[in-house]
Amino acid sequence: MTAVVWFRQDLRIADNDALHQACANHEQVVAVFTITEKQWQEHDWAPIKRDLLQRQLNYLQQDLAEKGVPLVILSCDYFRQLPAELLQLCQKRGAAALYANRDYPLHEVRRDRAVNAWLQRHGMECHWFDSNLLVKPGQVKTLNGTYYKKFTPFFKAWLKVLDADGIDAPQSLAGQRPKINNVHSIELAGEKKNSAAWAGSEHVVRDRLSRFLREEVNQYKTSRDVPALDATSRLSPFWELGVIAPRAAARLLQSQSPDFPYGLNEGPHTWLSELAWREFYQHLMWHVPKLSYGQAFQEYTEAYPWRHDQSDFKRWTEGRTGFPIVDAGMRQLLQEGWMHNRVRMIVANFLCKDLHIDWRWGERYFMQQLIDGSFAANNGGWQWSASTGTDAVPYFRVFNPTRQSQQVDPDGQYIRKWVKELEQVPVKHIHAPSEYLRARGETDYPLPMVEHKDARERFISTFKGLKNEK
DNA sequence: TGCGGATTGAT
DNA sequence: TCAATCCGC
Repeated sequence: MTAVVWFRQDLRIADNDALHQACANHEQVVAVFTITEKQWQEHDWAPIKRDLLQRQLNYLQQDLAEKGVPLVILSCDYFRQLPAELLQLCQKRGAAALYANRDYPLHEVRRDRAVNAWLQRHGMECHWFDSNLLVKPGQVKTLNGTYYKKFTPFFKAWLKVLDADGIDAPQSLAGQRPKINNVHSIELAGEKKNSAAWAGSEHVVRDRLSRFLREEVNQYKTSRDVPALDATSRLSPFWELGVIAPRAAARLLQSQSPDFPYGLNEGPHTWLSELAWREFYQHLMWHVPKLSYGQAFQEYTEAYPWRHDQSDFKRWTEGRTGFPIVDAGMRQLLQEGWMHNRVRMIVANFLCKDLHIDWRWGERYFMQQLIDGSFAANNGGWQWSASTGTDAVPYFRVFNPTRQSQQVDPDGQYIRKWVKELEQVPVKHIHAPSEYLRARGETDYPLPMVEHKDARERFISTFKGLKNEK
């Protein structure tokens, strides 16, 4: 009998439980990817993320063809049409079973539940796997039996699971299927933005990961905070599309400590904690449905009078705030569809705590621009910055953009790369150039759009009021 | 994964 | 005068 493997955010051959199980249990295997254009629009999928998805789908199709598995593309508008579409495909192909790896945001969970119910009703089996996370939502609980609301205890429990369960050995695809020779290129409709600088087949991405974990991860703890060095792994878009899986990463790290997941050097340990953050926010979103409806985790913060000023917001998006480090980050985002993570924190903090603009505006804009936009991580990050989240930064912790700039970009290299008007400004003035520029009569670069000191004080006093009323 | 003002103590 | 430290926000 034939099985259908439904690919979603798991565009990989290796470490793919759904694919491996389908191939182990069935002679014939057909892969399917479903395009749901309107649903993606509602989810604010960025044009550059779409473009990368298209490229990665073509790589996936090639890799699957090598293994003798054809990839079918189904296209419709919304998730709600998928039960009927997938049933029709299964029937047409004479398939009796569907295999897929779970996704955890609310719409995706509902989508899968509906598909499961509809297919079962028509006599098909559905097999679901948790291949995109090391620890699945609900698997770790506090002593009270609830989900973790703080990262640190979550991380400890998460490490304990890795320690106890170990990391599964790599699998190879079972069965011999004749190679498929004729593949046609896959094209997605809709607006796209060039992602060529990022794309790479699964094995290229895997090589990048393995080189990073061999050669660069030891410097990660300190160099990741220097945007000019760009010493992060730059793999985030591939995590989001599932081109790499956490098991692959964990297995590569395993060789670095006999006591894995303990006993790692601080670089790899810090990097592993970032994997845990990724899972923490996915678990959180699965446990707390209101996060998917644009609501704050801390309910009392909903009373904060966030501003909804279009023109100030636009200045932020365009990188014309007059704060060089903020503008550099926002311009990198516009041009590259990506921003260094340290700078993401600075620009998010600035939008919320200096401009007092609704964090949801920032969250949405990031999704619309980022090549690595992940609903859970992005929401978690914004609520962390805005102090509305669980285990968020305390409301009174307000970054001083000028001081942050001096700390993370001491010689102004990152600023000069992205803010061309400031290319010639000496280091002494690069972080707060308005006086220097005024003295020289240069007006290309905007004046600071807020007085940081006042904005900070107003944010803290208003937020403090809410907290006291709680 | 602060900041900024106040205090302290060495010079 | 200034760096180190403390503490409330």
